[in-house]
Amino acid sequence: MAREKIADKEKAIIEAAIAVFAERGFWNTPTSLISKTAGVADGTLFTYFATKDDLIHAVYLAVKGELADELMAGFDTLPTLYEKMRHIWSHFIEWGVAHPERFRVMQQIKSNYAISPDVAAQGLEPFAAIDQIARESIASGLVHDYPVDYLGALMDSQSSMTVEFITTHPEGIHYYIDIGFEILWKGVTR
Amino acid sequence: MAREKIADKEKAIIEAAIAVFAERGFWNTPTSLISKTAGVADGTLFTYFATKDDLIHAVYLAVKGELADELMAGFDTLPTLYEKMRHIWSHFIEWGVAHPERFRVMQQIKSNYAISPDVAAQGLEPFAAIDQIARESIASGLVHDYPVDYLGALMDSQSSMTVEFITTHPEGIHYYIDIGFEILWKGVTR
Amino acid sequence: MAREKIADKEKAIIEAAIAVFAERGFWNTPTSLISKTAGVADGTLFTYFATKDDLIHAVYLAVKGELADELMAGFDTLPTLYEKMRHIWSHFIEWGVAHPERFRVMQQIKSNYAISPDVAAQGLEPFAAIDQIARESIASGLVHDYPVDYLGALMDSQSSMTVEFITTHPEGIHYYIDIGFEILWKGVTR
Amino acid sequence: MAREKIADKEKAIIEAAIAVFAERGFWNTPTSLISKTAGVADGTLFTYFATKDDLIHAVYLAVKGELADELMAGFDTLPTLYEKMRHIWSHFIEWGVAHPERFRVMQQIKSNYAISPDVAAQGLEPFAAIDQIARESIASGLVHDYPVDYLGALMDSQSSMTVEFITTHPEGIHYYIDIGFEILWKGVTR
DNA sequence: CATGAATGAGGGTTCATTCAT
DNA sequence: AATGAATGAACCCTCATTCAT
Repeated sequence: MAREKIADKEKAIIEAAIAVFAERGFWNTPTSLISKTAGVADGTLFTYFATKDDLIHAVYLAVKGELADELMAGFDTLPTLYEKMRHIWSHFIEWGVAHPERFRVMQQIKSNYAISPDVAAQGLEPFAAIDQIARESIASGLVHDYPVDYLGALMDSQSSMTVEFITTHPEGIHYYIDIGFEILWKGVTR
Repeated sequence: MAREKIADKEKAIIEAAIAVFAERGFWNTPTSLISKTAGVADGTLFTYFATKDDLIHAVYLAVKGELADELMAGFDTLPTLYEKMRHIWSHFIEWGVAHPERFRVMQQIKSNYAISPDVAAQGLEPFAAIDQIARESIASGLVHDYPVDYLGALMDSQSSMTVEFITTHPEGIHYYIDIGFEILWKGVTR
Repeated sequence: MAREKIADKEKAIIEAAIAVFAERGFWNTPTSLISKTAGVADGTLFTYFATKDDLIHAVYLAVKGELADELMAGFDTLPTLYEKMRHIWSHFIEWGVAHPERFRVMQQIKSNYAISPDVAAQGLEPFAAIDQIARESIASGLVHDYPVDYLGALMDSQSSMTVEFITTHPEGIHYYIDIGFEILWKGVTR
Repeated sequence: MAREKIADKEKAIIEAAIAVFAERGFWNTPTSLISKTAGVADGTLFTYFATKDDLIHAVYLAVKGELADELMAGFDTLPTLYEKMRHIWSHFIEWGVAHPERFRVMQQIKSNYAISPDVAAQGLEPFAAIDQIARESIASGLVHDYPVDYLGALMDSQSSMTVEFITTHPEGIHYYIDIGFEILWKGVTR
């Protein structure tokens, strides 16, 4: 009971942070606005997160975690490498379009914020499987033997761009998912 | 005449701003640090730029302008569409790698900062030619008829990603320029 | 409960403001001097008054309110119009002489400061009774039927002047109260 | 010629100062606005007035001087004490109504600004004659033997109030001049 | 734990005054 | 003498963080 309440409050703060960060960015967002949005007192925020930085890190991990859950659901059962890749691609984009606040916050953290390396690593852990299929795809000869890191970065940037693009061209979400992957796949396979 | 507003000083402030913005981001950079870095008094900054925002805009335009000069130099004389695209691709990446501060500031402005639409448009003007070759490439049948905007965004994101990637993998700049373009070109042409 | 906003602290800030405003005027007084005088931190002032303007308004209302209490005490029980007028006259001057800082601040606000009309009206409310006796005095034929507004302004300016005069001629406070009223009364009655 | 130009510039600065001071008060008026209004460079102001304070003093003396000229013109030829008093009264009010900026600045200086005593005295010099008729009026038995200083202050405050009153009731300037003096005269004479 | 008032360092901007031209 | 860019001390206000209740 008491435990629950605590978890609720921590969650509420993170949710509030996501909402206001997405709208205003980190540097423009006073912690007091976050606590107010979360419905807690100013001081309470600091019993859950010692500093604003810690909160940002927690937000990062929370969002990354959710995203991982989304991407990895049903992932293992897919038979082919193509289907796996395609699954990641489309689920990522759909997730980004469906959760624009979370997506925006993630992008902001990536580009604006110096996350400590260990936290960054922690956030990437759940995506190890993706790395793995990249490796397998290359090993199988399906994909050119470009450096795996570069392929990962490529997929990341291209899918993110596609999410952003759809945000301003909302008519054709499935169309852009399709052609985006088509381009990527054609570019990368032998 | 009184002391003339010296172009050097305006330039010095912009350079200082680029340096500290790249390192700390806009919101983390006091104007006083910029003026100190530029070697002028706190107040002097405001005789050249009425507000911090104005300075940021000026930085944006300055960097975009330099980049445009770089990309467009010799561009018109290139015979084929392929060579033109390739020229843009490699020159952009080389520029980004050679001017990491400028590149970082540009990325930050893109992702963090609400540039007023007119300033944004002003900054994009010099790049109209790129749009044009995209259009021609499609018209000629060389490139699939994907939406031009999407292709532009794709090239933008992929080249930016490549710059960032090289920053952390500095050994093989030319290798990454090559494979990056290879992937892009293969993905996009018929 | 957290630390409660303490009425004492709000009062202390207003008192400090009166003291320094009286001595230096509004525009010459940094809020930091007020908070220092009040014995609170710089930021604390702004938890009680959102802006310097708000503080000035609060000072205005506080002083006007005190003055009203002073003038109106026992006012209703006075039998004749003459006695009522005389009561206002002498009590106002005595108050002004006894509280030179408050008096000076009130004068400054009147002459230097653009109080928003609603706040001004709020400050005048308690003095409605004075207006009333002016009207009655005229209706009864005791006082010439000059415009009530003009008579009010006359009484206001003449009493204020008398306070200031006494400040530089402190020997004869009662003498000046007497002759001041004598002149006023003689000038105004039939 | 050169002399004239200089005098022109000094005059221009004082005029500009009057205009902007009247509108915005001393503390709200940057010297740069004054110089701009005067059509001179920022620095030029300081070759004529070493500090902003000096300028304010100069403005005070200029306005007081003009007023004295106005009030004293034709004054000596008036036959009776009554007429002299009445002349001062009405000319002062007419001057104030006709030159609202100058009047406002004078009031502001009186109430807001700590003029050094010697400058204040310098400003009052031209009004010695007024003092004189007050004295004579008392000596002749025409006016009650109230302290001359008080009578001076009374006349000053009442006439100033009347100017301000007329500013907000512009219809009946002559009416208010008349009743104002009527009240004053009745109050003060035997 | 929760609360929210208290704190004070910091930030963008203004402006009287100086001084190189 | 005139100019206006340069200077830097202030100023109002914000906000992450602390702490008394």
